[in-house]
Amino acid sequence: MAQAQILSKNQQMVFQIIEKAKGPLKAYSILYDVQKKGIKAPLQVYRALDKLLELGKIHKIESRNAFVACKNSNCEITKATAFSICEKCEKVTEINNSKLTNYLSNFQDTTGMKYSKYNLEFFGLCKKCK
Amino acid sequence: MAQAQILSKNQQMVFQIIEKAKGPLKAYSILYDVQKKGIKAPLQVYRALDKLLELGKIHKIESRNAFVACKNSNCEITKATAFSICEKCEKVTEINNSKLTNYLSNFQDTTGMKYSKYNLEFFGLCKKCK
DNA sequence: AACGGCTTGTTATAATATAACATTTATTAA
DNA sequence: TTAATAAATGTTATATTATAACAAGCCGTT
Ligand SMILES: [Zn+2]
Ligand SMILES: [Zn+2]
Ligand SMILES: [Zn+2]
Ligand SMILES: [Zn+2]
Repeated sequence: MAQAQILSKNQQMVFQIIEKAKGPLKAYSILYDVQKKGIKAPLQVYRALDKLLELGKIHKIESRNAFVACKNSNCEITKATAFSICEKCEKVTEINNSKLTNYLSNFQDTTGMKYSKYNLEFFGLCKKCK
Repeated sequence: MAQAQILSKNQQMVFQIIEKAKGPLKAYSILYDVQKKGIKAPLQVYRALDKLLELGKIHKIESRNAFVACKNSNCEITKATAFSICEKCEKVTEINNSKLTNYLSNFQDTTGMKYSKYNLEFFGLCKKCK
């Protein structure tokens, strides 16, 4: 019996849409899509998004209020995310670079703060756009 | 004649409030404050915020939709920002670390993207809260 | 069956941000 | 100086993003 019934019905629906998308999706554009399939209200989408974020299946691009599926082999790492964002075409790529991850995960500043998480967004022009 | 009339009236008003604040401020809490002083509408605040961001006088904490004054000696650098954020008390500190800045400014990924800007937000517990 | 935890459904509303248009003020440059 | 241009302001309305509050259903455990 397909043991990985990890995701609930709504969570699956929302995840599949994000996964298939070519770029980051906004919550209300997801809502528009799933309305064809029974979900009616924003809250149902936001609840699914929250869960998916928590599971690391998706990430939020904070500067865009948009969501992408994790591309790093189902990243447990909700904790260390890095993206490159093209300011012209809005293409977003999740960066998977172990040196960068290491560098940032071990970063210590002078304030004595203990970090458990970070999010990094690079901006510029992608190959096509520059 | 006080040569540095860089900021317009509204811009100054908004900037002073952000500068004096102990932590990040939300746009509508700024609006509430400046309403005592003549500004009436959200748009007037957002316009001032946009300009201040552009000038590098303030930064936006994307994960919080909130604004802080730049603490790095009037950072021309709207282009390379890093913050530490306490997830308990919400204290935010702008990180000023030249090694980090260098590392990130020179970072190259495999996609051949040319970066002109980045924003990094670290999360964790501050000294007091841990 | 009764309980607890999680998920869903639903309506309403809060919080964040921009569009569109009219007017005023400051800067530039003929 | 003055006409043209650019920047900032004022105002109303509306778009976009996100959460509150409450009721009900599903599912595994005891
Ligand atoms: Zn990931
Ligand atoms: Zn591009
Ligand atoms: Zn700064
Ligand atoms: Zn703290």
